Amino acid sequence: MPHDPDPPPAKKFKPGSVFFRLEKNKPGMLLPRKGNNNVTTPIDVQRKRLPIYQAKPQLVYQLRQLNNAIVIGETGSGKTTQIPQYLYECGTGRQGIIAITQPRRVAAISLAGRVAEERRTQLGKLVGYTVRFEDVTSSETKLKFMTDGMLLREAIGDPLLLRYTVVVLDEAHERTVHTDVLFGVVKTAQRRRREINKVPLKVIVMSATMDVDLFSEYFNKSPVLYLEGRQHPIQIYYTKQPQPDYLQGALVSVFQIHQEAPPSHDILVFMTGQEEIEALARTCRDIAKHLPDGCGPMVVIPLYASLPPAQQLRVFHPAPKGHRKVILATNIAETSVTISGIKYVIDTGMVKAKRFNPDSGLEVLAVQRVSKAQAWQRAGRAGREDSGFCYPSLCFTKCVGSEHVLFIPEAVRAAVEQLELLGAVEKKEEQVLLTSLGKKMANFPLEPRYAKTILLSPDYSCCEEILSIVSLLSVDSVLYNPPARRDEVHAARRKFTSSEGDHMTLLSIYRAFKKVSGNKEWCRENFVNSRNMSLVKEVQAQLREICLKLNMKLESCGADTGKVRRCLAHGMFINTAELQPDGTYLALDTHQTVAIHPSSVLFQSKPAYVIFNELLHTSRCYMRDLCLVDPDWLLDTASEYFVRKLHLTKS
DNA sequence: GAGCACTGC
Repeated sequence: MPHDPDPPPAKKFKPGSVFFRLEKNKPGMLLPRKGNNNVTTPIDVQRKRLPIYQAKPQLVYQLRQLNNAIVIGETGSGKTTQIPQYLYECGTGRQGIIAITQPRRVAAISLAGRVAEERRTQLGKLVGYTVRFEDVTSSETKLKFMTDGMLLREAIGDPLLLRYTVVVLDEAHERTVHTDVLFGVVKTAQRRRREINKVPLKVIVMSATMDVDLFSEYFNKSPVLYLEGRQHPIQIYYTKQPQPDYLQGALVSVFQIHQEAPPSHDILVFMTGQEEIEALARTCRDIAKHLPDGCGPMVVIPLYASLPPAQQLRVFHPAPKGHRKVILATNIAETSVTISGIKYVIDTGMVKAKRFNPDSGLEVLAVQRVSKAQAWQRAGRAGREDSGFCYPSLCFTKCVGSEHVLFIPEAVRAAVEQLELLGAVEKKEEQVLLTSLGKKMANFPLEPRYAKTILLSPDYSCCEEILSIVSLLSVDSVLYNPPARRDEVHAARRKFTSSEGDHMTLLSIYRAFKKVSGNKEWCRENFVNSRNMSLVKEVQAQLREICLKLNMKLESCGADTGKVRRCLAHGMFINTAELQPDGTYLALDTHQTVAIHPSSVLFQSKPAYVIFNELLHTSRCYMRDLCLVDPDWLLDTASEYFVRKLHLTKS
């Protein structure tokens, strides 16, 4: 699957168009654009042809002076690859490292590769990258591309970020909890370093959209530098009223365009999920069969993550001559997959996403409105090679204004509460402080409860097993479940199924996998995803390294799997569910009624107490990945908590 | 007897 190494596209801001939002009195400047790029030209010529090159002297002059700057640049302006190099070339920040953060791993890796190529150096020397479970840097590295989560992790150990002289926060419009927290971290580090006379920290925020007032405000009203890129203009057609039925709206738009536009103009429709996409695909194909003369045929292609790769590739094949290609996609087409030739984007304005529900304290998977940044991102998928059109079902103003949400207070409070329960933090005079256990936990690039469970495992002489289980749960599923071969899958899996639950079943599959040394044929016969399984081995090796560094005892409990379950119960006690007289389960922490997910090996049985990995709120609230536990273990390890919870249950 | 948007540490 080709990935888009470029930052997300921005829009061509035409004066007078709906996208134009450059106020006259706003601080900032418009930097010139010029040039054309061609992959066959030498790399330094390519660099000089980038639009940003024309602005280099001004840009360098500004960036050298400023402690904070906001850079707005469109896709193809070259800001992400060039600005770090310009800073390096002019000697800014030579005392330390220039960090460039990205929201996605692939972006960090491919950008580092590109910049290393431009500097004619081997990746990992002057230019490197750091993402989870992969660190391609050395003592020579001065330009470091990394995921924002990775920088955040480093900030735990070094809040002043002293290794760095410049931090470039790229893709700032793609707001996540990570980027939001990073904003606070770099601002504090900058101020603290000034106060104690350390080397100053330069912070550059880069964004593809013009909604940067908040960024500028947050960083002491820092100047905004505008770069022009090569994006083609996109015309936005608003509906007069927001469509109440977004699917109906999308359907009408598809056929309206189909009747009016030349057949070579492809359409991309953004929708929320598999079921919805397949249903609309059927409807479109039906209607297309009964169109009046003069209306050409259409090819409807679904695109979502769980489609097999071969079917995903269909979106790249050109439609037969005279046919219009209509792609119905999830947000996979926003950033992960770039399709050329899209002239029209129809945006339902909706997305399926995890949302924090403050009432239950849980994350719920639900259909919701897209953020403004997301709507812009979607519109930008039209007009990548030529001018394009976008038909949003919702006015942009109706989108969720992500710019107002710097932190989600409830989510932060819930997270702190969890950390408190795990003993990772304690509150002292209104302050939340990391305990020594919390500091140990921070060594692991894992969710806190997994880190805690690993740290507990030597007490149960089962560190090896816990490392295996945590690794298995940290990668994409190692189980391959083709629906068409359900009976075969069931038969093959039966020999590994453990009555103790899903964790133990996964462990026995992993043990069998190691026994045959990862034999591919064995994987195929047993419906095991060999790539993900190999990844489990790598992850486990890295986690083992961290354990050794912490002087932990790496023992195996062999066949005594009760020890493993005790350890899991101790580490994951917050996720306990209790069987009720009516046959349902009650999640003890949140007092929610929950059920065993049908994919669990415990689906047919009704154990009195289980711990679970996650809750999935769909038609019901399901527990996934369960482990059978003994209530006495729970009372032993967190008695105060359980006495309180069980008391609440009974009353 | 159900179903899985996408990232990230």
